[in-house]
Parts: sequence; structure tokens; C-alpha cells
Amino acid sequence: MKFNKPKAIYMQIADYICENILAAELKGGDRIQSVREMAAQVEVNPNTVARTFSYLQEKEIIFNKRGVGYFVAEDALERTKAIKKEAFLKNYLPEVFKMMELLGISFEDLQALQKANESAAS
Amino acid sequence: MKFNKPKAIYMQIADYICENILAAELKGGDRIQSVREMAAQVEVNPNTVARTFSYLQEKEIIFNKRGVGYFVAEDALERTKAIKKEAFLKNYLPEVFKMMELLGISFEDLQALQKANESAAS
Amino acid sequence: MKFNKPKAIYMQIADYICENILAAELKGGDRIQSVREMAAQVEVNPNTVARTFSYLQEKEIIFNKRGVGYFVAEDALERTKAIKKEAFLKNYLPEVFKMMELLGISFEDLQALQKANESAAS
Amino acid sequence: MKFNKPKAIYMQIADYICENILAAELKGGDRIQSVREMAAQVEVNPNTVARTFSYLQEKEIIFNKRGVGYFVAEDALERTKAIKKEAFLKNYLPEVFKMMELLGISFEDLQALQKANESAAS
DNA sequence: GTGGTCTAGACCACC
DNA sequence: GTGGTCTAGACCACA
Repeated sequence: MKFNKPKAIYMQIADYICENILAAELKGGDRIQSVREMAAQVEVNPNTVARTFSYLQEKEIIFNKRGVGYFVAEDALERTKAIKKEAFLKNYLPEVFKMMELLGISFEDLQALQKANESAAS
Repeated sequence: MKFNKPKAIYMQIADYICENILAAELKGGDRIQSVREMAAQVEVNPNTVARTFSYLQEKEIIFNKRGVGYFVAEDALERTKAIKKEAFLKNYLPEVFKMMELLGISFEDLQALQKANESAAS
Repeated sequence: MKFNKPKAIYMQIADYICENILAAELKGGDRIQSVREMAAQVEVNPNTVARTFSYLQEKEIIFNKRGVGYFVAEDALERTKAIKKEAFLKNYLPEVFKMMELLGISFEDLQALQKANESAAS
Repeated sequence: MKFNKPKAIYMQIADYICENILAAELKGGDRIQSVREMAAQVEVNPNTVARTFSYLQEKEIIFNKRGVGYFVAEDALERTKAIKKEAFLKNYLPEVFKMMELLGISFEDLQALQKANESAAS
């Protein structure tokens, strides 16, 4: 796993888990890797993963069974969607609309860009 | 001026100036407020404004006449557009498209949101 | 049985047994369920129940007949009361009084809360 | 400052700050010691204090001015009271009432204990 | 100067 | 085995 500088690593790991939840690869009740396992896998310090889990638990996306491990909350999908959606609407969209206006980008342009983006990814 | 966002304050001030340039309220050759004036106006430490100017100068959007002050570059509009556009395409859009897919937001939804956004702002 | 509290599970089980003793549902000489039985009943790892019994034995509330099982001590009621009382006076009360002062709760309020609590439980 | 084992140090520091707020020794807008200052004063690692502040910020009891420090929120008193009160009613009181019933302690006893407690403290 | 993050390594209670 | 906490020390961006 590769990490970009501007965002904190522990948040990037959180995002990664959230994406798995949104993609239904992680479902309610599923056990998550242990702190140490995930730390080894993504090659970071266990403390950093612990921070990620603590953050997600705070958001009630995952929960903890004492001495057993972390599990995906039953309503994780809904919560994750709600949180991401709120962040998207509040932080991203206004910026996007402002940009579109300032730069003179129309919705047609946007759609074209998306297609270009998709084909670049594939 | 309020600085609640996670973004660095000096960058927020830079954005503010860029927006004025894009809106043609600041044109090539115009003199910009002095560091101290602007610091007083936006209620911020002069060092912070100095950093903003230094950043914009490095991007060649403004330039410095020793002992006189800072001035908007002749090609500031084009440069600003180019920089913002690049940042938009590279940093924002992919994230936006990912979000739209994960959250199931269509372009029609987006357009509706924009209208709601505009009427809220007015 | 649910274990949501921050308290360690083995202690919650111990509390549960102590309450039965204080309520005279378990009397001196009574045999207690085996580790495996109780583990199955409360849906917990047998090791956890074993720890509960070990803890209670250390407190001399229950005792062990080798190869037969665990039994409630003859003076279990007195011992349990004494232990709980000490813990109550030492750990709980000072905290409660501090809270009452900080939050401005009087004894009259407390009595009212108790009644509300009782009716909610019934 | 002395710390008891069962509770995490960073939470004990948080409690200490909350008590100062409840006692009106810290008011809305007041600046709090810097992470390093407080760490030196209470003789713990700066990381531990950082955790405390992060926790209190999450609870919106304090907030951060970038590069300046932490400040008490304007509504800190209300928030703190609300949080403490909720914890008291939800976690402490039921336990207290259960104890009083099991041990046969009346409200008169409780009041007598409080007086004893006060004189012991003075 | 401020806080934010990360690493490394340790100890603990709990299951 | 699990997570939770703490220490020590480092580096960074920001004001």
C-alpha cells in the first residue's frame, strides 16, 4: 500500500477500509484483521493502525470485542455512506462548483472528463 | 475573514487573491495591499501574509518591486487559470468521480445539487 | 447475557454471581454450575469463566472440591457484603459526591431519580 | 499530579481539565497550556497530553487555533456538564442504587456518609 | 513557538 | 492471541 504525503497515513488506512465497506467487500459482522496483522500488511507501525481503528470505532463504523478483535458494525454501510456523503456535500462540492464557474467548465465537459478518466484507469 | 477550514491559512488567503484575479477584480499590473495592510484587514499575523505573497510570487502570479510593493503579473489570469485547472483535474476530480460512484450520485443529481447550492448562497 | 460495559467480562460474571448470593438465591454450600456449563450459558470462553471462579475463590466467596466442582462458602453472604460495601465506600461514593457537587444535584433530586429508575426497570 | 492505575492517564488529565471548567476556573475563550507545557507540569510524555487534547477537542470542549494553541470552547461549561451528567446518570447511578439496595443503605445513611466524607477531606 | 504524525519498543489486562 | 496505553524521540507544516 502506498501513501501520499498530504493526508495522514492513519486516515488513508481508514479510507481504505471504508471503501471496502462501501464496495461490500466488508460486511456487517465481519472480523477485521488484527492491529498487528494489518500493520504488517500495509507496512506501518502498529500504533498507526491502532489509531485508525480507534478513529473508526469512534465513528461507530467498527466495534471491538474484548480480546478478540475488531468487527464491522451491522450498520457500517449506512454510517459510512452518511459520513462520506456529508463530507462530500460539505467540503468537496462547493469547491467543485466554484472551480467549474471560475474555470468555465460545464457539465458536458465534466462528463467527458469522467469518461477520459475511466478509460485511463482501465 | 474566517479561517475555519482545515486548509492552511496562508493558502486560504492565496485562494482569496486568486479568486479576485479570476474574477478580474485584480488585473495585470495592479498593486496589491502591503503585507501589513492585508494582515490587518484579514486579522492574521503579518508573517502569514508574507508567506502567502512568497507562495504567489513563486508561482509567478505576483511579483515584487523592491521597496514599492507587490504587483499582479501581466499574465496572472492565464497562470492562475492554468494552475487551478491542473489542481482541479489532478486532485479534485478523481476524488469526486470516486465519490459519485461509491455513493451512487449521478450527473443529474449533481446538477440539482448545484442549483440548490446557488440558491442557498444567494 | 450481554457484556457491553467497559468492565472486564470475567468481573461482570463475578458480579452476577455475587448478586445471586446477596439475593439469597445462592446459599452457603450450594453447588455452582461447572465452568463449561456456565460458559455455555453466558456464551463466553470457558477460560473466562475459569478466571471468574478463580477470582471468587481468591476472595473466599466460593471454594473448590477437587473433581467435584465449586461451592458457595458458608459465610459467602457476609464476605460478599463486606467486599461490596468496602468497594462502594471507597470507590463509588467519593465520585458520586463529587459529581453531585459539580453538577448541583441534591439528595432530593437523587431520591427522585431513584424512583424514576425503579419504575423504568419494572 | 498523581495518577491512579485503573484509569488511563490521558483520561485523568481530561477529567482534571473538565473539573476546572466546571469550577469556572477555566472559562470560554481561555487559552490552555500548550501540550509541552502541560506535559512538563504533570510530568508525562507530550504524546499523552496530545491525546487528552485530541479527546477533548473531539468532544468539542476545547478547540484549536492553528499554530497558536488550544482554547476553551464558549459553551464548554454546558457541554461538560451535559457529558458528565449523562455519564453519571447512565453509568454511576444505577450501580449506586443497586448497591444501596443490596447492602441495605438508606438515603439517611448516605447523607451521614457524605458529612463524614466532607470532614475527612477538610 | 504551536500542534500533528509516525516510529520503535515496552508493559499491561483481558480472552 | 487480542487491543490499550505509555514513553522516547524524531520530523513536519504552520503561525
